[in-house]
Amino acid sequence: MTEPPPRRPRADARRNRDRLLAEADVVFRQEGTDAPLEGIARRAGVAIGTLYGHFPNRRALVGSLLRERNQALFDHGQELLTSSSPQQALIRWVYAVVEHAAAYQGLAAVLADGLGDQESELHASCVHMTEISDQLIASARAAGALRQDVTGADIFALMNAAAWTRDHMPPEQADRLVALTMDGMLTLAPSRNTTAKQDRSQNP
Amino acid sequence: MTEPPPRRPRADARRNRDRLLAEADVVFRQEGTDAPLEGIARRAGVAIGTLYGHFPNRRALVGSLLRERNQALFDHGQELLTSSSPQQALIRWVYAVVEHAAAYQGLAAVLADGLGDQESELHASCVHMTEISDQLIASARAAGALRQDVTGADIFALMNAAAWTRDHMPPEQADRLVALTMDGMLTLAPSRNTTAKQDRSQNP
DNA sequence: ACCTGAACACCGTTCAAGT
DNA sequence: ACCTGAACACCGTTCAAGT
Repeated sequence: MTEPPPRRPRADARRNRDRLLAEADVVFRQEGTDAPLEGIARRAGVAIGTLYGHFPNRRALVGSLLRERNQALFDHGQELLTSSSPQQALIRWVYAVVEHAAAYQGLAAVLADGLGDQESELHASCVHMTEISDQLIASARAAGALRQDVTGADIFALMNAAAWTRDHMPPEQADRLVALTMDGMLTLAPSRNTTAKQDRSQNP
Repeated sequence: MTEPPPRRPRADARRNRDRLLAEADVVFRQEGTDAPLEGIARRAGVAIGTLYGHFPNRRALVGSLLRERNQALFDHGQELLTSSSPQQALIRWVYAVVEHAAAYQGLAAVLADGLGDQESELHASCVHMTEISDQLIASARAAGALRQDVTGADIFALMNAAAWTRDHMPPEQADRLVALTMDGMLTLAPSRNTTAKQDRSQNP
């Protein structure tokens, strides 16, 4: 009934938690989100039980790891909303999220599953991603740059499918999929066949 | 140096192999390609060692399971090549392969990885899928129905990405992704926004 | 309050012994 | 020639004992 008194953690516990997150990022980047947790604990200099003390399961670890990064992504999305070209804004948003969702092999699946799963640590983030997509869509549609029936869920699906494609095909293939699909959705394509390259050159 | 004399297998061995394949199909449909092999062996009424005697690893089992089914799919693709509308033919091909690649959870990844991996039991099948896609593309392009820069690899990527989407999102979402992307590629869209429904109604 | 690491469960894979 | 199932390896997860 009463608020649980939020105590500040012991200094060594805080340090362990931080190192676990840092090493998890390194290992997940190399081996994907299915990498053995034992290796992460060892690299962080703690026993496996300590890892489980801080993160009850793998999803919680991945979730904590992404929470900060997600905030930066959402801020970028907000900025794009006030951008001059709603069409370019939507294109940049999609490539930014694909980049984000391809950080670790297997992450796209965690995100895609997270949208429909209330229990997922990333559920709120996935909903927010879809909402930002919806806002960018509304704005592009108002400018007459987008066909009428495209939804935020469509964009969310495309972004995750493209991130998945990165893990299983040659590097350019995912960008080609995005470019082709976006060309189908955008009614005022900036210049056919170059959607991806345009964005890339402005996003070094 | 000399040809290995191809002996016909013992009757019980043949029966065990067949039952293993049949049960693997059932289990993979329910639990995906990562389902425990022990369960498949038990259902087939044999010990786990027997399964490994017939199939050296999981990929070999999945590969054998798909070889027959793939043949039917390729035959269908050949038929479509002589079809009256190259545009409709390409659309139907894509939906047929998505259906095929979504039969088991995790199958899309096996196929996508198989295209670039010579060692994969499904490598030849993946190459063939891409080739048929290339032929259908050439034919649609000759009819002026397709933009110039679309490749068989693009179609292969789309089909697998859509199959993956089936495993991780609401059922319609994968079809919407396909429809939106195909609309971007087809220059003579039969009627915008209804690409998926059209095909579906003719493919009950 | 937090950490340790042995212990248990589960599953992939191998192989010596059987028929 | 083929089958059996115990044995080993690997990894996720828990928890009693320590500090």
